[in-house]
Amino acid sequence: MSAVPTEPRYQRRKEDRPKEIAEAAFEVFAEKGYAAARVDEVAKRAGVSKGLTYLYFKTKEELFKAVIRGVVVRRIDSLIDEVDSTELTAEAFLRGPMVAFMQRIPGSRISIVLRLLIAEGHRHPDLLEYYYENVVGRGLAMLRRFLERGIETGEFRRTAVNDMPQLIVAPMLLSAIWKMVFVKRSLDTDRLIEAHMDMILEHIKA
Amino acid sequence: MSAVPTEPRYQRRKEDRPKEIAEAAFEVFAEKGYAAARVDEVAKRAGVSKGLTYLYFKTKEELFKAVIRGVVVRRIDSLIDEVDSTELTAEAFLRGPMVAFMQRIPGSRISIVLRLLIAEGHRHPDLLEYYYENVVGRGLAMLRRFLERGIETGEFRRTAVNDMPQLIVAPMLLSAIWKMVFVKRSLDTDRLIEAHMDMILEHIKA
DNA sequence: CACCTTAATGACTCAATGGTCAGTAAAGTG
DNA sequence: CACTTTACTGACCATTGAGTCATTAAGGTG
Repeated sequence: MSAVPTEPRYQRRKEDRPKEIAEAAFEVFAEKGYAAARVDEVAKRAGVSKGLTYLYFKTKEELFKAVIRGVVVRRIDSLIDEVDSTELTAEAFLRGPMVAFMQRIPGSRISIVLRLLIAEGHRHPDLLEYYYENVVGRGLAMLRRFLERGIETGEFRRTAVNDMPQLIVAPMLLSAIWKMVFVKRSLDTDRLIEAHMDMILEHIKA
Repeated sequence: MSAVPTEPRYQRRKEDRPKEIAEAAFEVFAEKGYAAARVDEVAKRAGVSKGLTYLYFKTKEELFKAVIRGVVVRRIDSLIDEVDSTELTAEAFLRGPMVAFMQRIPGSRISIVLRLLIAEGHRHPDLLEYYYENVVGRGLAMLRRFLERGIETGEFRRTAVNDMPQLIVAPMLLSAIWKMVFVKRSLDTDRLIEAHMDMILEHIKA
């Protein structure tokens, strides 16, 4: 009655733990929102004690911020790079990579971040700042540059869209929200976004 | 040392109390969201004890639902009536009353309801149902009818917008959200909505 | 003005939850 | 294998906040 090699009660995995906890936290925040999310549940999903969560993240709020920032929208970066190096005509770029990008947003993690920011943003102004600086602002600036270039090459004419590139992405926003809110009322968001792009192009082409 | 007529500690106002409490609740929910809102604070703002709140509303959740439903969007009704009785050409109607309506949404109470529904909707499916049935669904149906009529009179041609009238209101949604989220980053939402309507019309006119 | 109904209060309960920390044991290290 | 370090646990605490209810008194009624 001895030497039964009891398996260890836990493993020490300093490296991976923060990621795992953040991942679990993302899920819980996504489902419940910030206020209704329970740190205990985050820990449970990460397969970890609540105490450990507090070893890696000082407070619930810090965990939240880390999680939101963690969805580091590299996608925007790659799109921006693509814009600046593409060989396509402006129109082809909009119809191709740009539309594809916009179609990917609804249903993605970014939508969820979006929802969280809409819901709780004003209580975390630094998060909003971060998100505007790194995503929204840069995205819009990129669109403006792109349109400007289109005008220089004679493809586009100058319209109100130049000042308000939000006009280009509005249906993407609507699609993202629609899919999250009216889950059951289906909406062909791909088609919506494409149709809108047709309209935009018709409007801005020289 | 007597007969000092002590003023009553409270007044009984059975009629008005529910409204006042609901009004206060709307404020608090608007600021904090559902989960972070405190019934105590609602009572305080309504100038009432917490107990009274529970006399008129069984639970916090019921209070929430009552409040959301309370923003009974009669505005949509009056717009629908207007659509059906207007003497204007379809184009004039879109440029006039329709744009005016859309411009009023950002900054209005409806935006706030919208935010609350985006944030907490999936945990109150009956609320979503209600809101879709009474606002979103009816609004979209109205737009579809309107466009159809425009086609019949020869003003409009048939386009993707007929199937997806969401295309018409997307910038309104963006505007509403932008104003709530990026309070400091100003955006001329009136102009945005108008410019978008120009584009729509250019696209759908026969 | 005595009496009654009930609107309104506010002190209370109890479960839940963010956060702490003393202790445990996993994985080195020499 | 003894010794050390520290990742990790889990029991614990203090607080908060939804919901209750015995009590009070406003205001009507006869």
